[in-house]
Amino acid sequence: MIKIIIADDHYIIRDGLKAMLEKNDFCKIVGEAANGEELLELLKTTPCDVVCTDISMPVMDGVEATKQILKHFPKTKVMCLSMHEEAGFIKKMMEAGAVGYVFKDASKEELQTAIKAVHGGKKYFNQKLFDILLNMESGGKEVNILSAREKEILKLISEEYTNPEIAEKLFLSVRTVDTHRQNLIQKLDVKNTAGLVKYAIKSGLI
Amino acid sequence: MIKIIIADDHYIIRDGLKAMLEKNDFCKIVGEAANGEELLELLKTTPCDVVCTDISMPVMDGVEATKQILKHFPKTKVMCLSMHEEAGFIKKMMEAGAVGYVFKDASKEELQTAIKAVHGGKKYFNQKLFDILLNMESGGKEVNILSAREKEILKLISEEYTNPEIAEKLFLSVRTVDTHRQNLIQKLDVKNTAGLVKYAIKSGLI
DNA sequence: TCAAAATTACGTGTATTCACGTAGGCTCTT
DNA sequence: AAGAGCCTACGTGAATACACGTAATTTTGA
Repeated sequence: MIKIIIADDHYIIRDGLKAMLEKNDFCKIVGEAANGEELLELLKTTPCDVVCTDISMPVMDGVEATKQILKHFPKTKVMCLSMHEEAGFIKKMMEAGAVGYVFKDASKEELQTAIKAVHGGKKYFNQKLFDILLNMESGGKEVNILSAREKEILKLISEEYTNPEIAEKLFLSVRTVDTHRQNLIQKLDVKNTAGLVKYAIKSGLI
Repeated sequence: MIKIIIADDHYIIRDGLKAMLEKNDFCKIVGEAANGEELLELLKTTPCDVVCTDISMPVMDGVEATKQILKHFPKTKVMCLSMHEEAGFIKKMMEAGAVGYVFKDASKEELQTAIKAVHGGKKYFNQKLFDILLNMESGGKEVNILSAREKEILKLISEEYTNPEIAEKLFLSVRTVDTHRQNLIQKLDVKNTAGLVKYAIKSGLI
């Protein structure tokens, strides 16, 4: 029996995965968490073989959680069950030490295959992943994870605040907020506010 | 046995719900669809008691699907399992004839209660719904469904095109695109591009 | 401890968005 | 036939966003 913990901020997804996986007898869900912090807390009391986590979660995202898990519980295998296909996140998750990656539109068979593979010490990556990584290579664009301040400002932009409003809220110069905004546009390789907001939503920031 | 069809554009949510609900013996999933069109096609060959649908789906959204279903299969009960809490959509779904409304963060117990209720001819609405509807009443804002042209332009805005670019694409004057943009901002009661993009994503337009 | 990154901020200029108004031609429904 | 809603378009002006640069201070991590 492979002991599994699921981390995702959507209750119904957790519950659905649980029901789906427990129809099999090769694994057992021993716990679930709604964010990275809960996940780490849970692991202290509940050892498990495989953690199946989303990337975008409030409080602590999957990347940071993965790093922490492998630091404190190195025998645990972390795999990613992601809702999006952002090349930067995939890379960050792999760098953090995730050994599996499955997309939301995968079949349950694929998910089960992936779980068995990572538990057996192998790596499992969705076929689509290779295409994305290939494109990333050719495109050559490095994706930087945003800093705390940048996230904060991106969040406010997505909440429909203007630069002057954000500046007032954070006790900053409008110029500073503008600089952050422009850095965000460059880092995320988008064209304007619309692109920023889409990224914020995709990445679970709002 | 209550015969259920699930409609949602996310495979893993469908599969999860299926596994979750089939642990009970009071209902059976007889089919699933990824959008409104698939749902209607499915109903032609597969009669069911309760349709459990998301609102935001590509091709045909939940509101239109609900109308069509109740037109062609009036005995079918339609309930909404929604990912968002947009007051306008809730109202539209109710006007379209949905008799149940459950949020994504509901428990499986609540979902089961809701299914039984609507099958028994009752209505079931999440408690949180009342709060939202109350606020809607006091706010008094009517939500207008967007016209085809407005949707088209909103889509392009969300794809990071500027007004001049959109004007060129659609062979329109920049002023016209600007007018549409402003009408969108007013209709959707948002402040700027960020709000428009959020709406576009929430409503499944992109 | 030294380099890299983050945070702060400014200068200058252009492009775009946003706000508020008006208005003709169009289709659809009553 | 008349009203409603949609699509089109313009005028004007202020506010905001976007582009490209520089740069000092602080924080962080190897």
